[in-house]
Amino acid sequence: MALAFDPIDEAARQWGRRWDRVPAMHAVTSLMRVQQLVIGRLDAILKPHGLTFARYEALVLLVFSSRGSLPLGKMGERLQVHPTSVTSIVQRLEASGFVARRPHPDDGRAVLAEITPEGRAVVEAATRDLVGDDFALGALDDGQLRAISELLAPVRHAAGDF
Amino acid sequence: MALAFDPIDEAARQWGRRWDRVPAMHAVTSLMRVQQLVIGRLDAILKPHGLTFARYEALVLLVFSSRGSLPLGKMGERLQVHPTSVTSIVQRLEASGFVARRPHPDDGRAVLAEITPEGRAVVEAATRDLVGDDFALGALDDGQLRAISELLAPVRHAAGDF
DNA sequence: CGAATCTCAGCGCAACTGAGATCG
DNA sequence: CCGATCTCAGTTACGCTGAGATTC
Repeated sequence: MALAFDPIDEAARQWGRRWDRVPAMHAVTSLMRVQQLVIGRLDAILKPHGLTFARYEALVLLVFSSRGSLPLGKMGERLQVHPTSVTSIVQRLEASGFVARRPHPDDGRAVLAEITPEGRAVVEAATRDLVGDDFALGALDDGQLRAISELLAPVRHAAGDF
Repeated sequence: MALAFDPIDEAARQWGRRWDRVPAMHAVTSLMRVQQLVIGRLDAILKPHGLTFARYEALVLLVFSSRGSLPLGKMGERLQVHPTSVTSIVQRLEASGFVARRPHPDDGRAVLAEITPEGRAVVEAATRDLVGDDFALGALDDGQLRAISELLAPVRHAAGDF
């Protein structure tokens, strides 16, 4: 439901009468709200394909790998998710027939997730839909999108992301 | 764990060899990752106070209300969360002694959540810690923080947020 | 032996659906 | 009677901890 005013501007106004760091408070609230809106839209687009955004990201990672397969640990490192979450994501992708679990040829401890032809097909179809909706960021032009990426990079860097 | 390269730049590079809309893909991935980092840091700061960020936001809303109380429905509207989630959040805040549930004086259907003195105290203490850490956005100066807020506003507006 | 890799059980949190009670 | 407000039960999902099996 649409409000007559910007609820974040209103919260920031009240915040400023009592506390400090209004710009940070406004930015962090905007970030949370936009992420919520975007993830909701992306998951709605992906739902008909039987995917969530997290599982879609995992499949894309496998598509980009040279052999179409990666050890689960590598996937967690790249996707920045907890090891047990990788197990869960791969398990659900396997249940959908989008990946297969294979033993690592050189390391008996490791397990490879290998994308199937069905997995490659669903990535192509889902990507068409996501690109068609501009990843739910159609309100911004390319310059603004690049500006967001550049503004957020220092936050990731400061957190030790790369 | 730190990688030797920016994983999002690397993913965008590979993306561009196959698909379109690299700026949107890079921005949406950055947005997801930064939100994950920030919410993790905020929840870590709030955990010693017995709060999550969602519960902290609810308490701040009550602090800013003129009577220190609001109907649950109004809270859900402002916080943009599902009605049953409001029930859950208020229930946990009540268990911690930070709010009290009271019948609405004029509307027998509605329930008021009223902040307690303990609730006001924990908001003051938690806010000191959050402000002290600059809401996990200390890597950015005020101009950059305002730029992020302004860049994200059109996305919220396009989604019908206000 | 220690370290790495993965799985499993369990907990906490949050979103949602569907149903129902109460009241305007 | 209809609609609004809230609660409850149950489902799903995800992230994390802790423990254990297996292998390097």
